[in-house]
Amino acid sequence: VTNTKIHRYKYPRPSVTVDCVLFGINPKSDLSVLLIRRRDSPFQGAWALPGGFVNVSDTPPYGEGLEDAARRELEEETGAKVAHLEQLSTFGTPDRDPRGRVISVAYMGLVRTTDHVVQGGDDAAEAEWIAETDIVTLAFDHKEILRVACERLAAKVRYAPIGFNLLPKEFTLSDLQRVYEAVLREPLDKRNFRSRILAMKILQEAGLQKGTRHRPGMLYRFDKRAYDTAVRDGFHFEI
Amino acid sequence: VTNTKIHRYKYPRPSVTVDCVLFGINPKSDLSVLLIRRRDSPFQGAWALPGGFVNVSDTPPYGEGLEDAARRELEEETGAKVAHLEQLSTFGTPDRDPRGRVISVAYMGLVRTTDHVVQGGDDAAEAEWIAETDIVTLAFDHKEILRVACERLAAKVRYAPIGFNLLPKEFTLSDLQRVYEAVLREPLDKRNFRSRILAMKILQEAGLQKGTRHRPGMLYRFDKRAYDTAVRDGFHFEI
DNA sequence: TCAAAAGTGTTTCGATTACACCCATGG
DNA sequence: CCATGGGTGTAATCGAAACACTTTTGA
Repeated sequence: VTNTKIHRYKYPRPSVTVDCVLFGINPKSDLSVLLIRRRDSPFQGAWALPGGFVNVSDTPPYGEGLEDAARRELEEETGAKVAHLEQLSTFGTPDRDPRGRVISVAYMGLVRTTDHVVQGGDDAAEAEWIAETDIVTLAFDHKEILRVACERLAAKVRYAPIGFNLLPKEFTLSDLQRVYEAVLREPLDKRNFRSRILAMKILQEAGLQKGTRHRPGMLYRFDKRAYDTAVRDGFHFEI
Repeated sequence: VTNTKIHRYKYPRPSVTVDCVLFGINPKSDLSVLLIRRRDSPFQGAWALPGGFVNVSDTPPYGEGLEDAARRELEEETGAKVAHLEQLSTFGTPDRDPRGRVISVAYMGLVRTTDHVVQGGDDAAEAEWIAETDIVTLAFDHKEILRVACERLAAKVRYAPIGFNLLPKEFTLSDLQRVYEAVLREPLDKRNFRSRILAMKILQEAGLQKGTRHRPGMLYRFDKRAYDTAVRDGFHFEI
């Protein structure tokens, strides 16, 4: 707070932040989003997407990359290890932040919730997984960012093998189907789903479940090598 | 250049620019991109995407929106009226500009080349339509931006009715097919293409061509009303 | 009459959908 | 033995793809 160094520019410049929509699946198989409760004004006490300022420097190497900033903020605020992270869109409406001109580059991340323990961030901000359907308002324009993220996720799980990133390394086909049903918000036919997925030959078997109260299911792993090879041969993932 | 006002910030801030990949169809039915030749260093004399700094202010209303900046730059530098403009992605690799930290929000635009006369920009920069296949190098990371834009365009014309924005208001089905073949870089079957498009019922007839040296074709207009109505009834554009 | 591009239907094949019952386990 | 979720195949329908010749105009 008592940083004495001042940075001078000939023209006004915006602040640039990253905000992350981090998706996970909660124990009830709901699609959930990691939110933090804001400690400071504005929107003090409101839920918001995790994020923060991109580190920039006026001299080479000029600071960190945008995706690096997103990963750093996620780790600082949540301890999350992200299985998949991609840029979503950039939000720059001049009045989106009451403190001044802030342009935010939004990222969408997917995590295996099982891998991940939510920890209070280093600002002691409260971090929590909230079912996406329970989110009503968020700070700034974060609700809009979330809307865009949900749309993108639903579109992209259909044509890219990213749904696996919401599950543990090993999962049953029913687990996978539940992920798709949560993201797409529509029930899928079990037999068709299973045969379509298996026909792709991009899963490898990993033994049977143990200790279930019901018939144990076959566990699978996403086989990235097989997937990459298939893509090279013209295969296109599609659900 | 002799602006005396200095803007002071506690932390360093990046410059933010917009860069535009403006697509059009040239008379040979090639997919073309509007480029400007750089007047200044760095990359003096090199071809680059049109673009420039986002106007920002430290006091409300804090300057212009990102898309507004893109439209403004396009008009200033090229006189182009854009039929379709959408945000593409944001490029923020720390070393992408040798002058310092510059984050660029890239936009993709489509224009009816017929509507549009290329004019030298107000910086007297040379502006020219170049066939996309003839572009070998560009300033900064603009080649990468172009690559992303081409991918996005090819993906999006398949599932959104944006191809019409590359044609005059009235066009024949053959014109439209040539647009798709240029964007997708693959030949399409004439009969299948025509019946698929007409089955959508989103075109309205607009009389016959005149003065052709061959059999005149039916002219069509994209019928946005019909399209919007169909979408509301669950229709999904797909080629 | 020639060149140039517009226009037109049908068949085949593969993919998508709909659908209902038995199985293995732990409690 | 019961509750729970895992696992399986076929028939019908729909949509996509392949394919070649005739028409109209201006030169």
